[in-house]
Amino acid sequence: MPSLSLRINLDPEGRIGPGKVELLEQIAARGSIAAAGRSMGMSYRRAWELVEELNGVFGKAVVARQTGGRHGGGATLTPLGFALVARFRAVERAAAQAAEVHLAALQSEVDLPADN
Amino acid sequence: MPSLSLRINLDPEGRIGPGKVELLEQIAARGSIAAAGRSMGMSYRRAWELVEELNGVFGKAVVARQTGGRHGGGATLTPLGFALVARFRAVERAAAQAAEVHLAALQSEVDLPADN
DNA sequence: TTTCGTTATATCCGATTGACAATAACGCAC
DNA sequence: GTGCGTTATTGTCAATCGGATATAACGAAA
Repeated sequence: MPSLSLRINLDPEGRIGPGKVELLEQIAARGSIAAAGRSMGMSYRRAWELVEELNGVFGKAVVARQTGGRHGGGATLTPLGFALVARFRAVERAAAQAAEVHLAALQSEVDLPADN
Repeated sequence: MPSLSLRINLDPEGRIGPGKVELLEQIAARGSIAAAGRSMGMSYRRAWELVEELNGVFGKAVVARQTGGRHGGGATLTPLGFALVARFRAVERAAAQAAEVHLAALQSEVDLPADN
């Protein structure tokens, strides 16, 4: 059964897709960019670049970062970050539901015996 | 105003996105892989690879190719190819409509004065 | 049988990507 | 002020991607 994969193209530049959103969710769950990256099999550098891009695309920060401290610091989502994740998942659900009938039709066309 | 970009993940393997669909439309409009690729600023190699991938993903051909002939040959869409394009565009329209309200909400959250 | 523009295919090479590694800065707990 | 684990940042390198190029095969029309 086919599934949808969806990205949002923002205002002038910047794309938000499943990867960045999952990274944000992992940051929220684990409290650091490093831990979030590890959980996704991603290098710290890569995870840091994605966060940098996210914070740059919006005027406001999506991820708040703290350096230093007893445990070295960490990162958390700002209210905007939480809102972004929630909205993206909502768009995903709405799109998937709306596309369901079309995807089923597409699948049946693939499964049909050759008529071409 | 943000917009959606959408891909369909097929049964076991294979992804269909805006690029392959536009290529199919150009093949239908121009009658050859080479001309379709040129119209999209794409090398023939790239266009040929995408067609190869498309034909491989489905059991049946999406693009029918003819070599030789007075004008060298050409390529056309099979009924499955036309159906694929139509279905993909239908999914796009349905998803965009369903996501519209969420995208507007997301945009307004970005535009709001900082409350974080 | 020659011509023609396409499909088909391989080779080369520069650009891009992303991992790996190293290093500095940071600031709270101890 | 020392230790710790994170964030921050840079450099190197292998792998991958895709463009450019070259060449063969093809077959209908002239």
